Amino acid sequence: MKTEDKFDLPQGTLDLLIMRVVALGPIHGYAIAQRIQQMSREALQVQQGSLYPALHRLEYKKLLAGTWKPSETGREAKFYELTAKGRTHLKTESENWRRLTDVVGLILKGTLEGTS
Amino acid sequence: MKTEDKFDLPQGTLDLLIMRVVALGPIHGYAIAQRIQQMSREALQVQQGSLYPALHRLEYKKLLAGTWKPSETGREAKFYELTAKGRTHLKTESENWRRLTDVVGLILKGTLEGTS
DNA sequence: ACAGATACCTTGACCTTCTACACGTCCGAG
DNA sequence: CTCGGACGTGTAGAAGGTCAAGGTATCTGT
Repeated sequence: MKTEDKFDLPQGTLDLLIMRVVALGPIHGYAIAQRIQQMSREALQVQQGSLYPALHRLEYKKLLAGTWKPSETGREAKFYELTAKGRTHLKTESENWRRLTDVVGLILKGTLEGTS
Repeated sequence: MKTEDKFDLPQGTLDLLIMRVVALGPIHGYAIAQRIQQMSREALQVQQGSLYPALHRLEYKKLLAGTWKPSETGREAKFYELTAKGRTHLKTESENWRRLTDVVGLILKGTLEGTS
């Protein structure tokens, strides 16, 4: 079977996606992965091995805050929320991402360069 | 005033940019960096420390082929060209990049704030 | 002729983040 | 009880960036 419809994230994008998902409301790690997958129409899939370290990083940097609570299924799970700092960060980083992809897209599409 | 208009490339994008520039015609490393910078309207800048290793990687993978020739200024320089394999690769990777950024952009854009 | 700037390439130490994989716990259902 | 799924942790390693230093060739000004 061809798994051509899933591909790697360039480094750095994961944090963004996570923060974006968390911005939608408190959610625990396991569910974040599912949410991203679903929101991307199954195009993206996040490995636990990258997800959790990322969450820890973000928490360490005070961009997210986590609290243990029982999940819907009864198990304890760590629910994350954006901190104020996280919200700001998300905003500026989204903007950066947009500019970055604009510029790269521009080069890739080869819209210009008319060096005669 | 913020000269915040240069930012890091996420890993993996550099190869794409390089290949795209090389696709425009034989060119040596030093000039590639300038070209990228210029094509991105100064938004991107490529460090030599990432540029050359990237070139070597691409050459090693047979996506680029390099030849030593005198440059316009008389110095010897290594001019790179895309191989057939490189051209194919560039094409599929560009497509992947587009899809990837589409999807990420879609998630980030989230016109779906508090409303559910 | 010499100093300095600029074009051009190389390399190494370091860091961050992704992957793969293995392990552990708590729960509900059969 | 056992099993599978929800949920989390940790380690090892590769990849690909950053910074920073080094080296040589050519041009320019004096």
